[in-house]
Amino acid sequence: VAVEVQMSTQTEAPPEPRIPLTRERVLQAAVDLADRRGLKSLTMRNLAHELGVEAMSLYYHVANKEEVFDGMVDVVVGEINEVVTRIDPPAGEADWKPVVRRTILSAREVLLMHPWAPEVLETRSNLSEPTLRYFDSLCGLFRGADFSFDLIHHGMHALGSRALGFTQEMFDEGDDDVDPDAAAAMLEQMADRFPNITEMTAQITHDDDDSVTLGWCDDQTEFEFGLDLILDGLERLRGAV
Amino acid sequence: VAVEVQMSTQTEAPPEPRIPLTRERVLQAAVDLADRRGLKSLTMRNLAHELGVEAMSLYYHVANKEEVFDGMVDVVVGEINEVVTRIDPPAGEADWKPVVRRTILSAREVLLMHPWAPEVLETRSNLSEPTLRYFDSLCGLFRGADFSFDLIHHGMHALGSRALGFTQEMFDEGDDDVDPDAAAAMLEQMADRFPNITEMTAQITHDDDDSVTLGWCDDQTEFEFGLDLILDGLERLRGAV
DNA sequence: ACCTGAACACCGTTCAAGT
DNA sequence: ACCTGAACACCGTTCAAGT
Repeated sequence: VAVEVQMSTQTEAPPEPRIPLTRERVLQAAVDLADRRGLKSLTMRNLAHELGVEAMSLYYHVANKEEVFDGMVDVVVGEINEVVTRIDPPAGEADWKPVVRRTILSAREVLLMHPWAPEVLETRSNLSEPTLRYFDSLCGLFRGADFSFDLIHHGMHALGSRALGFTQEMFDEGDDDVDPDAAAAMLEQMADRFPNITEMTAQITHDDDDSVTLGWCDDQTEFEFGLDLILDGLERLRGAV
Repeated sequence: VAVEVQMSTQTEAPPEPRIPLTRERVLQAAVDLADRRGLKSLTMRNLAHELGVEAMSLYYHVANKEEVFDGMVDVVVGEINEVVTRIDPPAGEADWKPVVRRTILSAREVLLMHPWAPEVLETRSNLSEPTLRYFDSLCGLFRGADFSFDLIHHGMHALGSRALGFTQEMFDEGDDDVDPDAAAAMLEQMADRFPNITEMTAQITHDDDDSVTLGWCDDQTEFEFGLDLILDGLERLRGAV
């Protein structure tokens, strides 16, 4: 029909608004797909289908699937950086701890919206621009509180993946199976073989029977406990070294 | 030739010592293969080939590949338990820390011989018999030092994967690429964008120019620093709570 | 420049069949 | 009881070809 309209800088909406593929659209679609249907549903074919395109078209914008994973991490860490940037800088040298705490807990909040992210992050080399930017600003917070570089370095390692807001939960469910009741029942059945763990879980579930929400552990509480343990330890070392 | 020898309990070695497949042999072969050629080489077909058998034969001893992974973890944690069992129990209530430390560092030594293990461990539910046994004995060490169950519980979570001897190294290489020199060069090139990290690495590599062995971080040192930070924090809380 | 069809080499797994 | 051949439904990826 309209062949002669293909001239130059035409900006009206085409009859079928076929948005052209870009690297950014591919990566964002990958993140959305993983958010919605899990990492195992993220195949090149599914991803292409999501974009209304054939699988092979993706390879024009992305070298291979590894590069898709790299890009997805950048998207997520980019979101973290955006949130973290809006946090007020520490008021004084002694105020480093609450600010570092809020930074890391903000990162965690973002990650909680992308449950697949930790698994992917763990397989990356973590030297992308957004990741370096995050660690650089975290490093800056410590510097502002007069930490020695040596202590900052050790502290970053001590934090590990916790710095980005996640930790491998020791007794995580594989995907959605493993209900906590079954685990508790199994433990009870093994009371003689694992006396310490059995007694511990028994006493802990008894202690807070008013606030038991999901299983025996509140992940957020445990995360903050570990985080504070490390931050308090660093604070103690700051003057001593 | 010898058809009539198929009688009953015949124990002489057969002419071709075709060892029959067992679940244990399959799992041990899987561990060996992953040790030798990496996790990505561990396919059902490769594993079968290693055992001189067709791929489909494996399914008689193992339900699927997930069960192979589960079994491999049990083999490795079994090795850890064997080493840990030989550690002397703490002499007194105050001696808990060196014993816990040695336990965890022993676990780490075993894991260092199975580089694929962390990645697989992170995707398991960690409720197998050997894993529970390990955590139960760790829990017992804390109990022996009069820790409250609540503090033990929080402490286990704070340790996280460190309890089993590993942590996701933040800037780990993917498999074998990423040489540290290239990373340093890249950082130098980005000195303006990441001033804190740049200055930190510059100073740290300058500090210990006598003992720089591999890149800027000694993983063992960092692991022990983080471990001690947490153990010291727990010690401080033990009396206070 | 951007997208596609057909094809390749590989997966894990099923199932009926062999001994 | 233990192992296998053939086949299925899926991968990621290449490559020559289309517009």
